Amino acid sequence: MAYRETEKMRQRKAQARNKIIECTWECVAEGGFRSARITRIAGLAGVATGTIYRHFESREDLFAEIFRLATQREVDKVAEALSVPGNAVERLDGALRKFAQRALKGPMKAWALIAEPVDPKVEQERLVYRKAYASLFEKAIQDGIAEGSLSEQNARLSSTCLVGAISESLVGPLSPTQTNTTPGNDNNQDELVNAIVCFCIRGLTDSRS
Amino acid sequence: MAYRETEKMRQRKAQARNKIIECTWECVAEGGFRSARITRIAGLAGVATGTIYRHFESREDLFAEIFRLATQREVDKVAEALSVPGNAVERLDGALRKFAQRALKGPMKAWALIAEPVDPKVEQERLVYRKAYASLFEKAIQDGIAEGSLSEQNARLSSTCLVGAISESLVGPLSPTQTNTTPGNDNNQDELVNAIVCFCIRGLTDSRS
DNA sequence: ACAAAGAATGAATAGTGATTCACTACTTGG
DNA sequence: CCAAGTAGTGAATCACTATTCATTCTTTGT
Repeated sequence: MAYRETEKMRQRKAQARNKIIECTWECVAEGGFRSARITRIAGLAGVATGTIYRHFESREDLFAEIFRLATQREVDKVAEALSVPGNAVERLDGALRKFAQRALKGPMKAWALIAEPVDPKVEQERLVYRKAYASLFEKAIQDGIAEGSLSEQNARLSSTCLVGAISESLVGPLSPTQTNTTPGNDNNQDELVNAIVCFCIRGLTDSRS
Repeated sequence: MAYRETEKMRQRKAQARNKIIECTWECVAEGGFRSARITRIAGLAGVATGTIYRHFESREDLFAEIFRLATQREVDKVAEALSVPGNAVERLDGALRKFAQRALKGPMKAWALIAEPVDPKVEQERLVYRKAYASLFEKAIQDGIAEGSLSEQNARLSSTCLVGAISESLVGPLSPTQTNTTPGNDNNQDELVNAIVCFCIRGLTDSRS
């Protein structure tokens, strides 16, 4: 017998796989998932189209993986923002801001992750990650209720509302058809983020307290 | 010369067109836009596939029209709920409830209108109608600010947050993969609607007032 | 009844791009 | 260098339906 997979080969394969992932994300950052063609990705990565299929079951699986990786980064950022010291309201405020600001900084990427119409497997991932966000927020809301900075409420549903309010508010500004790269819209963006966060924080805070 | 379009013919054509629209909506109610096949629609309507194209430019145009009609109905309901007598908070409360309850009553239809991945032309319509909802809410919020039942706020952004919070909260329950038709979930639905509406109303209400 | 014009038909076509697979080129241990 | 096994290739295929259009059927006014 002869060929047996060696460490060197394993690494080379991993490298190729990473290159494919990287180039796919590059394509997605240009025009979203829908317009990312396998041939284009292969071209960018400097491999043949068939090679893509040695690393991923299908286009959809590839996309699902890219989605997973990219979103996990964002979830981690939010988790990070929620784990600073301070009371729950402050921490949630910071996390929401971070979420919105990061999205506005990479509109096409954010649109692809948040709002682009995607195929079922990717949509599935999206649901998973929306739940991940919601869970993080839910935990913080429960902390807030426990420490008394937030009133009694259905933490799970409130967290879902947070995710929805912030996503929806960003969809318009993120929409690739009308992304304005006009200079001087930083103030608008700041105002946008402020208004969203204010709404959300009020939504969590009982006016009768 | 001979044939000249007559009233009778005009009506017959209009009838055929309506039948097509009706059957398309029936298909959509079964499995959303994506799975609604032209051949199936034609079959249901009792016409040949080619006939569809005498009444609509393309599948996408047909869908856009169906979307427009269906969503307009919903927008009208919300508008109706906002025009009852009472202060802004009460009216918004009622409108949000109506929106959520109607959606939960026809989950597949609501999913198709709110969350299903759709083609560009239909997505375009969706954006238009999200704005329509937001405008209605915005108007009510401004009323509330004027009459003092709501605090100063960016009415446009708050209204967008409302739309987002309520849509997102409904996506999970509406998702066709996990629609539970288990009996006895009416209470869950009521609680769901309550929590959403509470969050939204709190979001509009300043806790410092 | 006829001719002119439109409406309806539905089998055949076409466009798209993901996916396959027969083949070539490597890698490895002996 | 060989044999066995794996990775890479990319032109050809496939799958999927929306869309077309030559033909047939209806309607209309004379």
